[in-house]
Amino acid sequence: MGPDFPGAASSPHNHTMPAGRPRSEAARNAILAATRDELTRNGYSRLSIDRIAAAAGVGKQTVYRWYASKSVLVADCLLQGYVMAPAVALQERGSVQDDILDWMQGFREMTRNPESVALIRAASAAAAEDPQIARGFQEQMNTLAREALVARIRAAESAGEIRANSPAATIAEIIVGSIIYRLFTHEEITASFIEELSTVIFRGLQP
Amino acid sequence: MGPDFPGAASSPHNHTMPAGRPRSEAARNAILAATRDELTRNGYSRLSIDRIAAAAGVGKQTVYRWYASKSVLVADCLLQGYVMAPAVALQERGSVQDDILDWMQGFREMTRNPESVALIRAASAAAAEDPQIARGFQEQMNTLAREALVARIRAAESAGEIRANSPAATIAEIIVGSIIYRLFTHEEITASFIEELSTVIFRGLQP
Amino acid sequence: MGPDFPGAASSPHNHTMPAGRPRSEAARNAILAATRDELTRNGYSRLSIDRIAAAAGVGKQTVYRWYASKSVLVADCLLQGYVMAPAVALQERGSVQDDILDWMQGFREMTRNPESVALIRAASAAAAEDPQIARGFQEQMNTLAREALVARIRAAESAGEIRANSPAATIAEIIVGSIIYRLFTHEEITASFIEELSTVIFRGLQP
Amino acid sequence: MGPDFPGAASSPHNHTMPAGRPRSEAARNAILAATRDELTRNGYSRLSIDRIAAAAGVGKQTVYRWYASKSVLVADCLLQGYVMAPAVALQERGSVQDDILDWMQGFREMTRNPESVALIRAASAAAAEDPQIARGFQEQMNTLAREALVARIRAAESAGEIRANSPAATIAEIIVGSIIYRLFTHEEITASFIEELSTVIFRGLQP
DNA sequence: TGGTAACCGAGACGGTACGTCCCGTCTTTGG
DNA sequence: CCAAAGACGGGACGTACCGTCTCGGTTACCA
Repeated sequence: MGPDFPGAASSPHNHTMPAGRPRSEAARNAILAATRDELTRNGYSRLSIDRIAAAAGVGKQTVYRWYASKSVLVADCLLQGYVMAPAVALQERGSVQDDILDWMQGFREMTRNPESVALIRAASAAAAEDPQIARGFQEQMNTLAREALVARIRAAESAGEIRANSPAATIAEIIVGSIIYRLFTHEEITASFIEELSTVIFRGLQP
Repeated sequence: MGPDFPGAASSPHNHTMPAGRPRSEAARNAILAATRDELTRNGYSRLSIDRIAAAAGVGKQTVYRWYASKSVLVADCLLQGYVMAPAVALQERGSVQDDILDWMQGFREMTRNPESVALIRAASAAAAEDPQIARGFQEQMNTLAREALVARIRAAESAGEIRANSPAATIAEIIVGSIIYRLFTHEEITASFIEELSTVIFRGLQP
Repeated sequence: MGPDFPGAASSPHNHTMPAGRPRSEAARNAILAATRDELTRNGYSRLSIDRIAAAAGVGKQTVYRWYASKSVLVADCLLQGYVMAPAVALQERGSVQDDILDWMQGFREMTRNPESVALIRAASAAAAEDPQIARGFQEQMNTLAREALVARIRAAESAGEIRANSPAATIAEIIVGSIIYRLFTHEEITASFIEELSTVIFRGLQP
Repeated sequence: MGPDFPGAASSPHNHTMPAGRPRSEAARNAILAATRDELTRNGYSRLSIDRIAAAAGVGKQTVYRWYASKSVLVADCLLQGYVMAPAVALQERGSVQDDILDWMQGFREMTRNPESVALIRAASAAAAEDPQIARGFQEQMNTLAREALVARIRAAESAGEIRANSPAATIAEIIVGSIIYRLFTHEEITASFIEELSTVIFRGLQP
């Protein structure tokens, strides 16, 4: 998932540094940033390693040294938070429903920025085409949204706000999935949509 | 969305036929079938017009005569039902919840076939990358699933099975979106997932 | 030695033209001219197909369509006379020795042009490295010089100017070889050198 | 022509040795040997410093410390006798013509070994492409052959065996040049060729 | 019935991008 | 301070496709 040689990055106390010039973390960051820009501009299917390397001011071989393929590059781009990073925080201010509606509205605000939308769509397309990227996508989604949603639902459960034994994880996935589905089908996330989504989830359909 | 010159195809009694040899409908069908096979095998980002033409036994120019770009080719492939065609019918046999759960289980059965899954994932990726394809994807989804789901929900409403003024279209989208999201994140559609999805939608979270 | 598909070029009465767009003879000529220029400027070892294609205003694939490798490209460049073309004619004006000395002096004049020298040196280096190129080099040398030298020697033989049963072919090779050797060892072809060469060949060393 | 810092190599009693670890003469020798092997295997145009360094068990920087460029490396390789070393000695046993014919036959024997031929061809190509290498090539040729040939011719002159005031240097060059030309045009050095060469030089063409 | 017009397959065209190899330089650890 | 190791920015390799074009040949219509 990560780069080919994550040792230097992930092992903070590595005392047996390998011989030779160490990998340039700066180059890697430039690559990731350039990849994000390329994804924003051209989407996953038109991603060009040549352009990424040029934009990053880096030799092509350096890209391939870090990342064996387009997939792991995009996946690491997701994991490092270069994509979908500035997601919305879930605040505890009122009822569960209000808090989650707030969060959705925050997400909706974010989609006013066309670049963010393009980036999420590109990441979605990449995830659909490659399991490795999909894992990175999921991990990022968990970090940014699902964990918070699950925690809030569990808290509401404890507070007796909602039914006990609610399938919190599934509910979080339904919320995230429905919204992402809207994005990648190029439909706007309307205010009424998120209200109805919230209503359905909290009241259900029973009479 | 459709081919560049759909006249011959859609108007069987067109009396103002243009001069010259008419386009070969057989060539078009071969192109669409080859496109489906390519999507299944390689996904959207590795789709090759050269390979499609070769597999269809057709000159490359013939592909471009019908379809100005990869996008409209894939979009027409969706619209003509070459992708996601053998979807499940929604039967009215019991309660709304049972019927919809049945439909979901039917969809789940379909995902046992890896080729179908690959095809839906490729179509998802294509839709995420291109608005035109997204429209074709949506149209196909409406035809195959959402219209039936909406109709069933409305019927249940009339029968008093469920609450009046239910947002049927949004509910249908939540169902379809949640399931497609599972597919393109490369997660299995488990039995428990569809049960919980069904439960949430029909009972909601309220205590 | 020649291009990969010389059929169209060499068969003047070919009535069974292959399907598809015919090869562009103009492209081939542009490639050969660009190759000559590259050889002049950079020599054989720094020959770049990228640069040749760019200079010829041609896609790289077109170069490879005509020529499977650098070797056959350079060999064809030699055979088509793009290299070493404007060599000197051997005139019959006086004695054999005078005529051949005249020819050598003409060759020497040609080597006043640094581009011609660079080109011959590049062709020599290429021939030394590749048997296929060597054959083209030899063929060109035969056409441009050795045949004429051999003919002049044979004529002198008939005229009783020189000894009968002289090894004309070997003598021609000694003349050409000694001069080319001077070129590729980056030594100037001096007037005294060609005079001495001529003297040795015609008078020998015997007292 | 030689290495960048020949002091350590050529001055065994260098009293102003620079500070720090002295350069490894063993490394230099390994580099030269590896260069010879590379030249034999791949020729001049496919010479790779990376491969040379790896084969010599030496860092790339060490190669560049000794040799600023491919040219001076190959030139030093020639000067140190790593290329064309096992050339034939010229023995004084009979007449000049017999001795020189013997020498030629010895050279011809050497060309039965394909590796020797490949090496000479590679050195020729290198010389043709680079004046610095050409100088090394000439120097080596002088050492190995031309000086001996010139000396033998001068001796014959003194002995009245051949005409006085013969251009010994030019004759030596004709002999060496004609033979090397045969090599780099990938033609075999036949017995009849060297006999005819010898005959022409000693008897000339006059009737 | 013989043009004429648009199609057909085939495949070459000028290009862009691929992933690899090598260049000559730089930057580490370690002798 | 040298040596090995090996990453660096850069350039070229030979291949795969792109979308366009140009062939010979086919199949309709319309005059």
